[in-house]
Amino acid sequence: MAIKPAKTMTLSDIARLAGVSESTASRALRDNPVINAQTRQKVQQIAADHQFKVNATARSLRTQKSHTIAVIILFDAKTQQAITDPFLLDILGVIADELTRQGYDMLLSSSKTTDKDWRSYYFDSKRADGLIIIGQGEHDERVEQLSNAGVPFVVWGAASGTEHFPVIGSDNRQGAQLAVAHLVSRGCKRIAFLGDIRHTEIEMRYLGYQDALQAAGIKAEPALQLNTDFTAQAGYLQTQQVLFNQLATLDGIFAASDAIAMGAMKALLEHNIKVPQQVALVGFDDIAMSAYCTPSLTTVKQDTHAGGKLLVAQLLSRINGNKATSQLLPVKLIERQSSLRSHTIAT
Amino acid sequence: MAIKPAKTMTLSDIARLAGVSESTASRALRDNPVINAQTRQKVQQIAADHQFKVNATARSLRTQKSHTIAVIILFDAKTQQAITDPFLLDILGVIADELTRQGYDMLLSSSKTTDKDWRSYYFDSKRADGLIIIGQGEHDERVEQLSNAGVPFVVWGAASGTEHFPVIGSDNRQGAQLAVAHLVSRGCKRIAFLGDIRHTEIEMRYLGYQDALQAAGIKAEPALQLNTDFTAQAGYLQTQQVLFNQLATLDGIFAASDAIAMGAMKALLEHNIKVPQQVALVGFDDIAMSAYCTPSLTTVKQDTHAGGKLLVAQLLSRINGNKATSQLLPVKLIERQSSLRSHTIAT
DNA sequence: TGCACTATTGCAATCGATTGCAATATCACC
DNA sequence: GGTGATATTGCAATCGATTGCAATAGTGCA
Repeated sequence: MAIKPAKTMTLSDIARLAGVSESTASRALRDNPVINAQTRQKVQQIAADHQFKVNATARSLRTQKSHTIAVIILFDAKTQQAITDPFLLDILGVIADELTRQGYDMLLSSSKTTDKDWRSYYFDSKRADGLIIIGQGEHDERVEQLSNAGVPFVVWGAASGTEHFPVIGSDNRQGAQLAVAHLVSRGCKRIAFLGDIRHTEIEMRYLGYQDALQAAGIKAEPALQLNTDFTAQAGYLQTQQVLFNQLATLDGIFAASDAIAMGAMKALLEHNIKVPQQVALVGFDDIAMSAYCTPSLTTVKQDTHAGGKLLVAQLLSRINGNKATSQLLPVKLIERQSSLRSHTIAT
Repeated sequence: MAIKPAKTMTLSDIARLAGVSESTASRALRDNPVINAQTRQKVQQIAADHQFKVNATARSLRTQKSHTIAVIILFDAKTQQAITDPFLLDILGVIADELTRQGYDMLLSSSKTTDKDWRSYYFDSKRADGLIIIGQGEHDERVEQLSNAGVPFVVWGAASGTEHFPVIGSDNRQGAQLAVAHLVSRGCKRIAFLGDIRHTEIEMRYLGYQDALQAAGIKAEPALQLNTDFTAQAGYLQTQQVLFNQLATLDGIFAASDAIAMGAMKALLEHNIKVPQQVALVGFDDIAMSAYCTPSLTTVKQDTHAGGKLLVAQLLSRINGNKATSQLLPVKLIERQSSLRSHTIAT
């Protein structure tokens, strides 16, 4: 029953078959009400019969709109690793769905591409109508430049307050504060922080960590604040390190991501340190695996669904000439086993 | 020092500024050797000064090539979940990098989009020059149809042998065989299989599982073969199930993915079953987290790097008029703690 | 019957770059 | 000086769809 793999049809073919002009055919296909209902139906029928699809390229050229959004994933300049954190995948999926729902295509740019000048490559060349920039990027001057160039874009991350572009992101500071306050409430007094504060988001989590300590009257110890990359491996190695130095008294760890937390947990367990009895552990992100490691990981859940939708909504609003505004999304502490202990227990 | 956000320049602007015709300008920018070296340099200089970027849309229209590849991620029709398996992200990253390297853009399609007719949407409309289809898809008649429609595309998955399109994928059968033979060599006799064999790839792993059992003279027990979705949760629930029924004697589990394996591990540990002493466990994929769970997970590593490169290479070859051929990639068993026991130990 | 007005449809320009072919300039060599 | 070959450059068509404006047909009303 399959219709022949029809040689590519153009609008002019359809017009000819329908016995109308190209303009009428074009209008009919776009449901322009000025076209007579019968004519419209006839044209649409013929187009459907021949599996005609508007040539997106020609349309884009004429309308000056690509109906495509470029999603750019920033990488750690140092590790240069490819998309790897499960959290990214999460939000990427939401964005993809939402863009599709809005009739936009999604151009995805990965590590190497970001060497290019995004503005030139995606925007000036008309490949995309706007940009969504994601990732635990460090301060990147390229982003600031974009905002001076009239390119519609939004960023997933943490607002520093000084930037001139819309940033959507979780309330990292509050999330961290919740997490660390939770550890404190479980009796932790010497709590390590694992994360790379050169990333704005992590910097915010670090501030939240300090907020909570201060609120509890605990003095922050620099030796417990470890610069840690975004990988389980980094979490593992840094935890070994801190254990080596602080073994006797460390009783809590706040990791800036679940991946880091899992690495940390591995190191703890290898040293026969009981989690959470001796050291309680909290992560950040609530990736799928967090519920299934042992002990399961207490963590801060980001609302990726709302985040993705908001990113898209704000960007499209910006593209349509309105303003896009920064927004902070609430987060939620998910308590699991890695911090499940009475606060009266001590080592 | 920033150059003004220059109003979009067109080729004709550049030509005028350089005092040459559009055709000369175009040729100069494309390094056409027929153009005088001085002219060429002058044009290129002017273009660079004004941050001129060729309008990709216009070029595509004229050349009839989009230089874009659509990557489509198939979903489980039942669970309808978004991209979630870390493994997908892995191979997606490789493909993205490789496409970029080859000068192609990547259009990513997620769940909802796949409701559409890919051929029409991506190919007929000239949005993409070719398709890469990824994911643990079940048999999907849409894919077969594509091959009759003259659309260049390649599939990541498992070749059934009867399909008429190029399939790149791991040697799932051998991988599973290695994994299960490994369990057998560790003394396992009653080995469960967790996976959804309606997915061709998983079906292959199931066959490998049977191969290994047969080679070891072990009779396969239907009660130990559990249909399991691609999630840690499914692995967890199914394992609870099998434990409930088979507690006394189950001594090994082969999970069709690492996510499933982690769910299984959780269930085992919750029942105070020692891994690997009482039940040894092997997964598939070698996702990043596998090395960092406790006990770390023995698994079968797929060569995503080679796979991604091959997918791209074969597709581009096909686009350039050559044939694309199916290929099976070798896999490797990664031994970690979840199966680390002497084969003489028994419960 | 005549005129204004509305409903439809078509003409032709346009989006921006690429390219086959023709045109011109330059040069070597007899 | 003449002739053919070679190096450069430009003209104009083309890719396929969209859209402002003009043209035509049809309708209602005086």
